[in-house]
Amino acid sequence: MSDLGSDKANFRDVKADILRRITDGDWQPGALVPGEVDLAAAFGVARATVNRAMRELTEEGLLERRRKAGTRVRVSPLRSARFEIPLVRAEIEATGAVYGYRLLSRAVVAAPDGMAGRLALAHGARLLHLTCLHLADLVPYQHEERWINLAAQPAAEYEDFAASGPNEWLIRAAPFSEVEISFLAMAAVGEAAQALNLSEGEPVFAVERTTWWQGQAITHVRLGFARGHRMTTRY
Amino acid sequence: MSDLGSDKANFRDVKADILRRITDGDWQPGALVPGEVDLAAAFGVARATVNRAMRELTEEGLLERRRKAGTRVRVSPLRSARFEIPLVRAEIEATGAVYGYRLLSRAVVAAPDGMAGRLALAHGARLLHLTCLHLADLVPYQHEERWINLAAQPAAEYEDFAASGPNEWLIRAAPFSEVEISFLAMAAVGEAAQALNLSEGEPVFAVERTTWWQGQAITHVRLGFARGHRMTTRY
DNA sequence: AAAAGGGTTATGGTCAGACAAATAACATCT
DNA sequence: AGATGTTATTTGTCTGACCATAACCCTTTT
Repeated sequence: MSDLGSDKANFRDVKADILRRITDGDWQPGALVPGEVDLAAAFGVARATVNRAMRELTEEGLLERRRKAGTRVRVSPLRSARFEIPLVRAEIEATGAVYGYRLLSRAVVAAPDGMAGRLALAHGARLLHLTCLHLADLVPYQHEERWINLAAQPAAEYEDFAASGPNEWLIRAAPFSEVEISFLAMAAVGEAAQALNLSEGEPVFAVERTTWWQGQAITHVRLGFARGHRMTTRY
Repeated sequence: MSDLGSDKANFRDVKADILRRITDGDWQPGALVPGEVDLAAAFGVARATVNRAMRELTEEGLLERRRKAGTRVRVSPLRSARFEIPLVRAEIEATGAVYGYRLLSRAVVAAPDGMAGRLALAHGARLLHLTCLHLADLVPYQHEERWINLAAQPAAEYEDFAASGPNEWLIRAAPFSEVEISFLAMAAVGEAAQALNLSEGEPVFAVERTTWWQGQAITHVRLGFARGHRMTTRY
């Protein structure tokens, strides 16, 4: 109905056309859009094709669908942002810089209260505590403070992590089934501030990540970035 | 081959089973996984079903697929985190708190240099500059500093934004085709610091969002959150 | 008037078959 | 050896038919 000029519409064409009608305002927010069968007929494609187009648009937050009730344009397009979280090494090398790594500290400790709670561990469980620094062309890029649950990853105790970071080791050694990621702002303090050449109290953009495997906490990490770092996505 | 006990495998079962084999280490990172036809036969489903399962796992960053080369487990599982970015009002009301809104300032200004560059506007273009505050149960929750391109949204000049925020107005008035979202940490300064009850220089977690419609910048906003705010996702 | 029940209908999902597109692997030619 | 062409294999996508499931809505019952 809209692009008869071309050969044959595929699900991408259908998707683009529906999207256009929404952004153009043909289909107002909250409005009911035609059913799959009607659209399939209009575009000259199978219903499954329209279904895929609409399903993806729903995942992207533009449509709302309910059986029998039909499909409507979301009143306030649910904006969801997707951020890729690469390995630091890959992130740095992607910019053309040379990746550098330094281990700052390494110790086996009893879980401090806060950490025991966060990881749902018994009070005083043994953790491997590491801090290290990732550099881009010799400039500090990211400070990493990591806690590894030795009950879950006993082999970590015999790794020295002198040459490469615990993240790279864990990726090979530890599968995980559940992840929690947080973005936050914090004040630079102590070793982390010093490592990143920041003054005490200066704002730091940080990412925290905790991973579990089948209910058991594996590791918790806090990554503090250098001054001015942003996490950006565009679509 | 794995769950003959149940009735019939659907794409969710297939997906879960493949995921299990990856997290269990049956299929190591980098390993080639069986082709769609084999898996379809093994699970007793159609190839389209296996295809959907594997396609979704690929989107989620766990698999890598190439025609003729086959499907393999990603070497470093590309971790992508998805964050929902709701309307402040919805976010606050979802917690059971009462939403409050206060307009702090409103002025039509010539675009300052930084903003003109960021929005790709002519030097000195007219912008509507607003600052406002969103409260949860009368407690400051989020400070908003917004710039609206009056060339793109002339009607904004005649809105007073005294009773409700510009975000809610823009959602109704302005469609957009492109968005850029950044997360960052910044130091609290001036009005924003005061509004959020923060001392000067204290770290603030902030989100910046710029939206365009067909290449023309519509609006840019910086949202600064109250102390300790985190953006969290889990999966 | 409220509650219970059933028909209708839109989306959710599966299936088998078909063809298209990409490309790794092999064969051939210079 | 190196460039070029061919083939086979794997994923990508579409089709049309079918059943499943949720839920709106109207009818019947209490």
